[in-house]
Amino acid sequence: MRAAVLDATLAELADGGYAGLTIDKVARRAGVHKTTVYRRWPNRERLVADVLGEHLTTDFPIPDTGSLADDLRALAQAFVAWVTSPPGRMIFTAIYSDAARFTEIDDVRRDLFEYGPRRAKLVVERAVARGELPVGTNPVAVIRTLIAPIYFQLTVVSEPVDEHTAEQAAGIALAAARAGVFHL
Amino acid sequence: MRAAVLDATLAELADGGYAGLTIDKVARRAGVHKTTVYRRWPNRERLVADVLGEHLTTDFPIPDTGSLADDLRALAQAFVAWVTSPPGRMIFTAIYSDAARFTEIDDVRRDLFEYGPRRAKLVVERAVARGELPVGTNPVAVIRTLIAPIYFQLTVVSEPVDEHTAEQAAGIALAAARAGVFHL
DNA sequence: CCTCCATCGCAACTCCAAGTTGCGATCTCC
DNA sequence: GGAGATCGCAACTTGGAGTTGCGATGGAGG
Repeated sequence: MRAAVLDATLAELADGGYAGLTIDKVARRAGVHKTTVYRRWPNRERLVADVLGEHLTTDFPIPDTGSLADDLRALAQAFVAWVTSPPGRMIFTAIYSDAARFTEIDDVRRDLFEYGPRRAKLVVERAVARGELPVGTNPVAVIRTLIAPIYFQLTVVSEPVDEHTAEQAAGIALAAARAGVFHL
Repeated sequence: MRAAVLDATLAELADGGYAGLTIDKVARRAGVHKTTVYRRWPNRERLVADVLGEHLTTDFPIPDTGSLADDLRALAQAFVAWVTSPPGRMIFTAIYSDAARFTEIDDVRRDLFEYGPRRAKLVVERAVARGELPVGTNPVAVIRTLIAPIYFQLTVVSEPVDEHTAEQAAGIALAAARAGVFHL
């Protein structure tokens, strides 16, 4: 039953966004009564936060190809793949809505964009160790620069992202890092 | 009176966001009755769209220093300055909320991120003409890459942006453009 | 098989904001 | 100084959030 409600919430989130999300609609879609939903989740925010937590994958693989360019490409591709998947899209529409004003949901965003880069920065550190990048390069800044263009195209330009977007993002981060832009 | 309501809306938008925006509160803050607001604006969305349209500056100056690096720096600084100003912040919180689901408000975003780059790409085209960048460089992509890191830090990382952010954004866009990442 | 306890469905609430309506007062412009 | 427009005000309707009390059901243990 819990699963049915979570799925229904995700689906409702997909077409109406957070603003159009009503507990009643979620309950009906899940084939359950409104009261039942309220008995398990105290409010909308907690319900949505629960859904997001369920579909959040912070344990994506960290590539180690021996080449920074390839590693960045792989990371960008993985991010694009996740973000274009149904759960990824839904999580995005949820996170970047008014729901983000609630700490429960804002925490999910932090998990996504702080814990993620904290793991992914490994590829940058390895590149520095290999001598591919100057010593003193800020690893988290490189990863952020890798994500930013994809994120920008997705939310601002609202054009679909694909492999080419990932490719370009990797190119941007690589060129900037090599030029020493992220030097401390 | 119209001005008082628009100012009050902007102020309400600032502390409560779009989700916390109620016509009643706006009216009270403006020293006006709720009905009066409804007589001039049919709904919340139109009111907010009206406010945004009022404070939108699409006619920012296009720098022409003779150096792409300096031009990009100037553009980034201008964007940071606008985005950290009170109206800029308010417009941002409004645009990146559920309000964006309404076409009236989404149009404002398009004006901001399509018309802006369309003008700013001049500095890139001039750089190509000067031979600073390879022929065939996509000018809009360069401008987007300039904006993306600033936007990312502002909305995702939710850390304050400053001159250093602008500096780094300019460095990223410049390095990537020189490396030929935006080649068609 | 039967009882007990937990869970669910259901209807009937309260509360609050969106948006509407009718009317009386006021202000303005000619 | 009168007509038309604008505003204040109170009293609605509608719809979703969240709550409460009660009755039905269903599974586990004796």
